[in-house]
Amino acid sequence: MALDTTMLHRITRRAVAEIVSEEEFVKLLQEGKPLRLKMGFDPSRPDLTLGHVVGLRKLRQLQELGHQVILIVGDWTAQIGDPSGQSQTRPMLTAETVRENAQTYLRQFFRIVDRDKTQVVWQSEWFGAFTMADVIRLTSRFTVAQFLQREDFRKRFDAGRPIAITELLYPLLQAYDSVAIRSDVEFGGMDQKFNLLVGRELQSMMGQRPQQCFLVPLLVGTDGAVKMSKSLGNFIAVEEPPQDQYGKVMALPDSAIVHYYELVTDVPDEELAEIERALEQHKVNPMAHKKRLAYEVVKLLNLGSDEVARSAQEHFERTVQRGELPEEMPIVKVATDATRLSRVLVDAGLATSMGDARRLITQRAVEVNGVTATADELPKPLAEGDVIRVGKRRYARVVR
RNA sequence: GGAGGGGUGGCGGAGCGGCCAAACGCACCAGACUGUAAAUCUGGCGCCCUCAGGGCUACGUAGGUUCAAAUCCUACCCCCUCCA
Repeated sequence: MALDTTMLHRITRRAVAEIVSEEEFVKLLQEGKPLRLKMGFDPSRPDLTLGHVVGLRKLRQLQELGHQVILIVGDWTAQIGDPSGQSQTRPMLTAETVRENAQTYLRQFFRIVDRDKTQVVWQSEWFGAFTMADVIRLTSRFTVAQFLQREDFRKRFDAGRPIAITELLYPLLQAYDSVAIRSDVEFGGMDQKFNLLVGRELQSMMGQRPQQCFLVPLLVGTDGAVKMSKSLGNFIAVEEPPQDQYGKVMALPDSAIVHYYELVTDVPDEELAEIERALEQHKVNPMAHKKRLAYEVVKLLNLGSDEVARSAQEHFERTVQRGELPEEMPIVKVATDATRLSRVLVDAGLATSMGDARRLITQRAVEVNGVTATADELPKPLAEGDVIRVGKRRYARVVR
């Protein structure tokens, strides 16, 4: 694919936080030789969210220009873990877990990235042979002052809060990865800036052409407030039912709409500006733009399938907008003599406990065949095919 | 090695002998409303008992004091800060 201005603009301007150095990067692209695009992942967290997809789309775009992705499985660091961190983000993993997680990750990764233009390498290929002496030689190239340039370290250092030695080591290991695979460009979120820069620096110290650092913005989570992350629960997962993906987009605060369009769709900039203006001036119902966004997101996460996106949209229109029953719903087996609604709800998984079930009934949130239940006692026993609904979007069909 | 601070519900964070199943905020659930599963407002939010009430578990772990403990005592485990 030719590198015209539009394409270049799409790659270097849209959904980009910063490129170090942009000038060199553009030059490399124009040379046209296949570049080695580095992407690393931590197998202790194998699940991908829409936030990760921002960077993956970049990889994809560059693959379409003939470049090669080198995906590094951080198996070596994952097996060491990070016992010092107060967060459990880096548990010590066994070899099997790492393998399983890698598989999970790759399955999701290749929903966006082209498998044929990706080479998967394992970090232990080079670190497996590392000795203590090698590690010390590596660390000796850097100073504490350099690390204190990183805002996160600086702040904690100044506040007298702990910084684990391993935390200082990880960027070095990641940097060495760049050397090991002779990376031309490394990709990461804006929060990875420091780590990627260390890689750049180390490469140049070791006589390699330093990699370019391609930093993508952090996608805001479904709360519209902070960055999307698995641990904060404000995420849209790459692998979750399309109906949920669609629903989660619809539940975004209106204020996040444009941001999402910008980072995860190919809607042209001019059109984006129009959408933004229309929303600001309250000229349109944000719902329309959200539905389009939701459609695009579901399509993106499901191998570009319009069919999947359409069906997710239909489900939304049916159940939420028109308040009708979904086409399919889980079935519950009910005993013939079941007369207590709360019991049925718990058994059906529609309520978490008897107390929860009673609460829902009191709050008039339970419907049986479209009729709001007012008491825990069922007026008549449930029959085959009866439909129980809790709240707006939990249903079950009765089977006996 | 020395001195001190702390471990409370999904998270943050009050409480420091009874009025505590534990303030408040976030998250979550429901209802109303709506332009959508947005926003806003209202209610709820340990478990069990068909419940204006009762019972059982819970405040790092194990014991103890007391009519009564998240709150006091003892031991232990863990975390943090300062000094060296």
